[in-house]
Amino acid sequence: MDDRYNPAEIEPRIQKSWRDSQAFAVREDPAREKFYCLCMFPYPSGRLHMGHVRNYTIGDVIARYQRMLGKNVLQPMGWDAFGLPAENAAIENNVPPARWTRSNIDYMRGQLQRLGFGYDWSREIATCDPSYYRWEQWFFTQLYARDLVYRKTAVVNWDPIDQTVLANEQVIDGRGWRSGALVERREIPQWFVRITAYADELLAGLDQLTGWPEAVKTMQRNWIGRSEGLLVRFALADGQGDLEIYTTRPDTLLGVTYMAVAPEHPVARRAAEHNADVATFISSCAQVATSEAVLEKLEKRGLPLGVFARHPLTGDLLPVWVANFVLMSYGTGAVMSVPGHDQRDYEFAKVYHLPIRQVVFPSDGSPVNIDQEAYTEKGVLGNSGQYDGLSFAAAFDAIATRLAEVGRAERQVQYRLRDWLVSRQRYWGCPIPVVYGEDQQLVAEAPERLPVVLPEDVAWQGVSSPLLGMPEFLNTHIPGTDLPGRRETDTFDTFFESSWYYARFCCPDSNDAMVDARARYWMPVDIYIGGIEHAVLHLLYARFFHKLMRDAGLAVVDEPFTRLLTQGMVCKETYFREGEYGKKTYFNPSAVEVETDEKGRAVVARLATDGLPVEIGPVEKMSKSKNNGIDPQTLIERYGADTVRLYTMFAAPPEQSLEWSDAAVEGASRFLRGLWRLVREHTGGGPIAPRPEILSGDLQTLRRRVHETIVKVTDDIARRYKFNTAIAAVMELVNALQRTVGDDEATRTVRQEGLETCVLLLSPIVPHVTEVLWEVLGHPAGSVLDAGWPVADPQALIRAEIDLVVQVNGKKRTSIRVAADVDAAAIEAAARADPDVCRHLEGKTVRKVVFIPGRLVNIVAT
RNA sequence: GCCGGGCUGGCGGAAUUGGUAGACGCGCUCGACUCAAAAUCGAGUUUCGAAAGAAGUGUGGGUUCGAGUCCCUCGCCCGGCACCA
Repeated sequence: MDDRYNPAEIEPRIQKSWRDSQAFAVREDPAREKFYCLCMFPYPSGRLHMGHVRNYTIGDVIARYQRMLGKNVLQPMGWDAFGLPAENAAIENNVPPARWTRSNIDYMRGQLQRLGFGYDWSREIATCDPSYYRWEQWFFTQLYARDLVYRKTAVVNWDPIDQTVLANEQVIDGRGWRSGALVERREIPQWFVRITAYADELLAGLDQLTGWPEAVKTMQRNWIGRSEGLLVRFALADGQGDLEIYTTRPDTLLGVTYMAVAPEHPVARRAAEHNADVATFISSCAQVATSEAVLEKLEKRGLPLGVFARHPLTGDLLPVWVANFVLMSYGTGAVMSVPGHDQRDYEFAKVYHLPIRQVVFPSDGSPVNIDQEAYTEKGVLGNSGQYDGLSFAAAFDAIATRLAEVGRAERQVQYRLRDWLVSRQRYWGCPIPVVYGEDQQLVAEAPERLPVVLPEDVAWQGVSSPLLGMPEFLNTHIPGTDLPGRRETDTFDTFFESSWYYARFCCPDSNDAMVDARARYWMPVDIYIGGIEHAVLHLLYARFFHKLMRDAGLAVVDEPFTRLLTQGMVCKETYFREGEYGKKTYFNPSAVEVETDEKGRAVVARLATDGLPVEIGPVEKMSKSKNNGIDPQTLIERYGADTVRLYTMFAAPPEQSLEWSDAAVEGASRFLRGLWRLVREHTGGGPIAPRPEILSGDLQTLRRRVHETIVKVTDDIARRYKFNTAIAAVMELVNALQRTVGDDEATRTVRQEGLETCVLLLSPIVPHVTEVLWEVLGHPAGSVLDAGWPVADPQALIRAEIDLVVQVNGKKRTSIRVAADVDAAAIEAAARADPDVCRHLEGKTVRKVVFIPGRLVNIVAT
């Protein structure tokens, strides 16, 4: 054994031994319990970032722990390889997206191996490989046959200069990021998958997901947004049919004072034909990006259309307005406005001096003032004629019944969830397997003609998809005929690939089926680990896709992910200088030196190159724009993978954000060096005898701590997923072992037991150094992986005495040591006899004594 | 704007079921070893106070013998909002 801990020598050697023995390759074995541990696969952006390191370390710790429990553990890795950054690289550096992506994959695979993650690399998947995406093309044709996909127009962000569709992130302050042109909203035909057909099941399924965080389930429930309401038709006074709206508050119907429609609504368009002001207003609304966050923050504006709708109960004429805050993509694209009881309608009515009518009053009769804001609570009706005095539920029923009688409304369950728009006007994605005939007739590809292979050897001209200029791709014939056809050039949303990769990992080499029988053994995923930012979109699409596969006979369980662990972001402080016009230039933390005062407070930060001060900014998520990323590669080279893994797990619990500190990494390294030294000094003393029967009090206490640590760490890893406190507990045990001096047989034997325990408990977290230390402690090389998780000895956990806190009036005054089995009366007597307690009770009368077994005694006195 | 989450020493965090606030680590201060430095080891480190003690978990209030934890109020920060992945 080397005198000094040398990760640069140990880690490559251990990693090679894992590769040579294929230590992490797994096969189905019905005789053994399986465990499928999955981390969200990365987009191959070029290099791993700290978020990846954190995500994959969490997964690896869980996988290795489960393996030590004796389970057959599947932990695969792959690449979410299609996406926008590859196209940007192609445009900027003139390198084909396929080549850029594959070289990134090669580099990042090497980084993952250098971190020692126990993946079954024989199952590696890249979603840009035709052997992968052919199956989602096949599945799409199945969905098409089952009428679960359809084509319909939808609004996109359009860059009028680059003549291309922009992603929301490519729209900055309403302008295209490359061209700087004001973006326009434009409607084009798109492909949709009917996720709304599964809305109820997706909602109900959340109740079964007991292993998911409540926050994620709540977000998905709200996203699906099931509501029960009325679909009401207001007759248009110009005889041009009905204006249809949806409301969940029919009780407020008598408070409607106007109607509002989206700028894209047919009623608004019709009005624009003979009203230039309306036409101008509508086109000004179209010069705004499509994202909901942008639309909702707009100043609320509108214009009367000169059209009137008839109130279905009173017959009153209500003015119809066009308003920029009504979304065409939500509901019917029109709303009934009740300014008395809806805050948005209220604000709009105030601006345009529209009447405000109160028709709901607090049910307890308390007064309410709608001079300042709308009253949005449910209550009892007033100013509503025959409906006065009815509660919300009664009014809902009465009004719904009445409107149904006159043919003006039906009850309807509605969802906020919209169908999934899966087509993208981009090159670097999976081609949608559809052919258009000369008359625009539409035919799905035949299975025997799949995959439709995306040409990879492409040249970029401008910014639009190179497929548009490739006749060899475009020109084909209609499946099963000799008729000429033209291929669809849209590709799938990359969420399409990431919605089923977990199933493909079970059988990545299957040539005959999308998913084969092996998936029955491995699915569902036992724990899925990834960023909280995927709480809704990816995780909802994946649940949906899994149900589609189930209904196609490709899965037997209802939900793909039994447990979900959502990790927080990795953050770092920012440093910048402000230039002219407040423009900030950010400096990487590695280029900045921070001076502190005598208490360690940061006083000033200076740029290393010029020695001049820089501003210290807030702690934010590591990002390119803030230039506050720390490259994991540098740290791995300097400290080794085990130190980086240990620090990452120690700095914060997985679900919280983690603030990166290079100095604290040094501390993690110090701990491993100390452990190494302790084992070396211990094993230098010769062989160990079997455990002696009689131990001194101190050694008994030490041994109890060893076994208490097993209990604590097991609970932290298995139940709580709190690796930081698990590590802290092992650190405390190591400190205790370090303080235990002596070379007698009893001491050495307990210390051996303690060190073996530390090595086993740490081995999922720092697998390289523990493998070496396990061998040094007298075990066969390479055996720590399957050494078995330690089990606490119940005998060793028994305590003869316990410490109790004594409080007077809720404040701690002292603590007393008592026998573990002593009764409450004796404890109270002991507490009241304590001089510190007596002093605080002087001149007071004891009113009550609260006794919490095993914890404390609180004497209440006045 | 809507939905979800967070806020505890100089810093990261701990306190698991309403029961000792600050475990563990970083940083810092002092000391040992050294010609010196690194490494290592020892002591200390929430604030105020000589001490006794008092105050203290973003703000203000409430419930309780007892609140970081439960309830209400306000503030700030972060994630998502359907074409970033």
